[in-house]
Amino acid sequence: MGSVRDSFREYLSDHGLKTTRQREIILDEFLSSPSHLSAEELYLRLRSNHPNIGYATVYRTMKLLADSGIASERHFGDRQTRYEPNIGEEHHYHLICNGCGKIIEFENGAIEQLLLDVAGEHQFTLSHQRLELYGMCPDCKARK
Amino acid sequence: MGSVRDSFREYLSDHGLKTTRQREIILDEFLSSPSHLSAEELYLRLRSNHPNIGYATVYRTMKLLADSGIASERHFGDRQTRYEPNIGEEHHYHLICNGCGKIIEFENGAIEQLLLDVAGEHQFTLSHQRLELYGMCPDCKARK
DNA sequence: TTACAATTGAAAATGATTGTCAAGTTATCA
DNA sequence: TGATAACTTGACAATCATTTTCAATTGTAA
Repeated sequence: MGSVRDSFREYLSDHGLKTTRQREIILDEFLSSPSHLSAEELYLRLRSNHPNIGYATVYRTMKLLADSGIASERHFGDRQTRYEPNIGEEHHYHLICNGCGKIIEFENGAIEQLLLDVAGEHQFTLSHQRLELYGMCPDCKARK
Repeated sequence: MGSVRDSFREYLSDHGLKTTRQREIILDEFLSSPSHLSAEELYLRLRSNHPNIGYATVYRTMKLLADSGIASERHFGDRQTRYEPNIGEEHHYHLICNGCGKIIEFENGAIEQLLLDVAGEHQFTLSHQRLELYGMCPDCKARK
């Protein structure tokens, strides 16, 4: 099970970094929270049970999680950096409601193939990709 | 020609806003600059010929250009908001080199159609979309 | 356990962007 | 044209997210 935790520990020790209580707590909270939280939102969630964990520590740890490949940084419309866990290797994309901020994830092999083709035409070696569709979800349209 | 300038004037008057010398100068500079500049970069470019145009005015004007549909806001890896002129109505996407920062624009009707399909499946009405591929360009790969 | 390097929390610093406000401009309409 | 009201401007302060600093604390390799 706790393989994510193990791989984080491994990443840390491989890089001469230390496994600390705070880092493990933050990782656990991240994994058991909804996706696409910002560092601040995570900090607020942690505060009730761990009021002694500092703001900067959450920021620093999220960056570590991104560096270690456990999480990915995302930037949607707003100003904050959001994080999502990296589950498997499939790419997925986002559909974001301008009205309520709801984020729907989707995958699409045909799109992915076309993207690879485009990259190939330009002789690019892709590292990552970002695809976001913004619009109004049915609920928000109805609410008007 | 100056139809972009005309449509900006029209947007302003339709919204009870005023056509000012500064706004016209900023629009001209924006249109005659490379794409994907940030407000700050535009401010720096303007400074030599128009040292009296303030920082905040450039920010405010760029926002107006985005609101009026003349420009689009873009967020790439870095922290700054960048602007690009909206040419016609076609959607285009970006291929960005992690090595040198080069940005290549491309269009692809097949991808666009698939995106519309996805939005339709979720009953979303799309307002805009964002698609970015990050990777290494051939030059940067060779340089290694 | 020791000893040293990494980490923490709190607070200050940073960088991009936005707000404030007095003074200056623009557009309208008499 | 000129008065007037409303919008803008520039300078600078404020804000927001994030990063840095630093003294005190805590992992960890030996």
